Amino acid sequence: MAKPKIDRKTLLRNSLSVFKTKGYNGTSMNDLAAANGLLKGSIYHYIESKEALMLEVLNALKDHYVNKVFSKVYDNNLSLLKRVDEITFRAQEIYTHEEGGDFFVNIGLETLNTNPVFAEVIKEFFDEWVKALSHLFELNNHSKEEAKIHAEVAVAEIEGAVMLMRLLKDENYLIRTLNKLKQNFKETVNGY
Amino acid sequence: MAKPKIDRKTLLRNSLSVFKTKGYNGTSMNDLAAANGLLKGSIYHYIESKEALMLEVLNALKDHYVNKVFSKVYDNNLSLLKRVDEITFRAQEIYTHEEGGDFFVNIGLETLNTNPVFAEVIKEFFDEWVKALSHLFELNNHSKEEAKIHAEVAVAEIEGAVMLMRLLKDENYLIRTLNKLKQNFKETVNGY
Amino acid sequence: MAKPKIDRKTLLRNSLSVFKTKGYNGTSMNDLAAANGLLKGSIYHYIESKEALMLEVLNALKDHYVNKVFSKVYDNNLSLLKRVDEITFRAQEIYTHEEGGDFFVNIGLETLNTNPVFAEVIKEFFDEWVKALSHLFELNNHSKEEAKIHAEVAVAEIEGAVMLMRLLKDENYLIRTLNKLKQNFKETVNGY
Amino acid sequence: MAKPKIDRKTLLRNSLSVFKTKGYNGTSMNDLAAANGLLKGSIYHYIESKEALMLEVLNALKDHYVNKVFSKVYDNNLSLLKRVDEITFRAQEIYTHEEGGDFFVNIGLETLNTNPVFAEVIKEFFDEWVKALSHLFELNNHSKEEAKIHAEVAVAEIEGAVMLMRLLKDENYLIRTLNKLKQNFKETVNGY
DNA sequence: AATGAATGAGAATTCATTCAT
DNA sequence: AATGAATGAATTCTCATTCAT
Repeated sequence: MAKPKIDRKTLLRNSLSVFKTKGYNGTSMNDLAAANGLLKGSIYHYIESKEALMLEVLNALKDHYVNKVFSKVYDNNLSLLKRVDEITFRAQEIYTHEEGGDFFVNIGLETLNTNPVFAEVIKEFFDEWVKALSHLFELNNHSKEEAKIHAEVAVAEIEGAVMLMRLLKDENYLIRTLNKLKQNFKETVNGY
Repeated sequence: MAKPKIDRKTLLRNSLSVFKTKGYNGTSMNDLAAANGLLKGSIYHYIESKEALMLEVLNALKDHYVNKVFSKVYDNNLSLLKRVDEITFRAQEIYTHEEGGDFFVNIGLETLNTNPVFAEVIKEFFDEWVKALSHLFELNNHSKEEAKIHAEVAVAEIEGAVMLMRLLKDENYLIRTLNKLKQNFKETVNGY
Repeated sequence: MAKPKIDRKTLLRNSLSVFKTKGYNGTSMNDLAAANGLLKGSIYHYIESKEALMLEVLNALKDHYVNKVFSKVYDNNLSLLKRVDEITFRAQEIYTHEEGGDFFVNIGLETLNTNPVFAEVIKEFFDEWVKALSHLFELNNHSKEEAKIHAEVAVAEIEGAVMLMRLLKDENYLIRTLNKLKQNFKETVNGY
Repeated sequence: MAKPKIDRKTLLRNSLSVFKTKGYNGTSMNDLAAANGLLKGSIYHYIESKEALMLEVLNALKDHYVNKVFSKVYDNNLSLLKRVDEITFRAQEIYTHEEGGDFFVNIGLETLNTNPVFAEVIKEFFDEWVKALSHLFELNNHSKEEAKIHAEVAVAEIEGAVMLMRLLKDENYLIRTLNKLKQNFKETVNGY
């Protein structure tokens, strides 16, 4: 039955890695095939088109964040501070260690005008992130409205920091921003 | 002989406009020629290559910001608040009205891994911006070190806001961030 | 082991149907496999190559015409007019109801220069048709030579009519031609 | 100004020649470029796509027939027989000498189901031909209705003959048919 | 300076066929 | 027999750059 050379997960991970480094337009089907140990034509057994692959990569990554990272926020077994730690730790880990910075932002900016197909998933990712942070702020005695604004500001700050970290090759941008976010919560909590 | 169809400034402005909409990889030499009322081959009378053109566009834009926008900060004829207003007003105007969001960020993210040539100018742009904001914070009774950090944070916040504004098509991100920055100064100043 | 999913006859009928609609070059092995409820690789258990399949389809179709249609002409239990009716009725039925017009002509024209392999069967089909009509004309008091010419003319007329019927989407071409052929015989017969 | 390697007319003639031999699907852009002394990419300076090229070839050929061949029929300086001779002579010459038989029919049959774009020009060609022959039959004392039917029949006969001539490699099919057409007119005319 | 044709590498994608399971 | 992944050549088309006019 000719078993596949790679399982879907690996395919998506490898493809993500290439897209991260070269961007959407900068990545060729050859690059993607090679990154998966395949020859040019073979990758079409796994995907329908470059666009479809990117879409699947984005969706898988979004799902990963939603289920593995943002979800921590709703785990009532954890203290508020622990939840904040979790979400900021994961963020820092991901952004610092993986090349490519924030994938959603990079791809979003590159393709917004020319491939609007990707916009929806990207929006969903940010919506989930804002929702998660909102939840934390609500737990921290903010009204729903305040919480949402705080969350949006926090996400913008983190994304801005990630970008400048990449562009200026200075990790302090991100570290500082995440610390500030954590501090935010600590102060209130300790205020009791 | 035969005088040029377009002057350098117009060439750069037109090219910037195309690059903004389509990105670096997404823009073809044909697009650029057409945007300048030229036919394919003719644009090579003005530039050496696509890369050289982008580099010049980036430099010109950086110079524009340095000389026309960031410079306001050092104008001692203006009050501190006026200077803050100037720099935030220009930012808002540029980011909100011109399509393409922040050009330096977009191009930087798209080309960082594949065309490192552009990284330097982009870094210079951000350095100048940070320097300008630093100066404002110093005027506002912050130490040199504190001022620099405040400035870096502010720039990151603005850039993050611009990005999310574009991706999520919600101008509030930027408006809120700029207001916050202005508020920062007003409070201190009025505190006297 | 494992009995075939489809019998040969069905395989050929299904394949004919695809070839009729898409032509030889326009039909992919995938199309053929799918039309037979098989997956890509499986069709090679039945056939050696696309070319071999087409050849078999052509041969089967030719045999069908020879044995089921043209053969009526030699059936002495039928009156001359009945035989004419049979052969023209079958022609009209086939050409009018099945999409794709005349398969032998279509494939012949498409592949004559690039795949001369098919030319022989196609020629055999037309020879048999001409032979059948010749026989009818001989029965109708024509010399062998005259009969052959009449038959060739009739076949050319029918084929021309079928083609124009398809290209111009006007069934009258064929109806008219077949009526004329029938009339030919009726007049002579009634002339007695 | 870099003058073109080939003028439009030559381009179309060369391309027609390739399309005639290999059909539409069987002809590659490489074939077309090579036939015009160009390299792969260069042919796109002349045409937009393979489809557009075929369309232009068909239109040019149709115009040629309309203006140079069918038009003889309306030339009142010529006798009726002369006009018949002209139109049959041209037909025979074209069909016999140029490989590929009747281009409109071949391309029409090959692409009818998959590229309906070509159907319109092909229909126009046949309409013009029928119109021309109709005119001759009208001059030969047939009513408008009769003339049209005679013309349609004649075109079908000629096309059928051309096809069988090609498929069976026997020029007699066409010669016979054209002679019959001419005879048609001679008899009536001499009948006076 | 302007043109626009030529170039040739490279893009995404399709396809007939092979082969391990 | 059936599968369906792998292959690699071929297909249409794009593109940055060069160059003769």
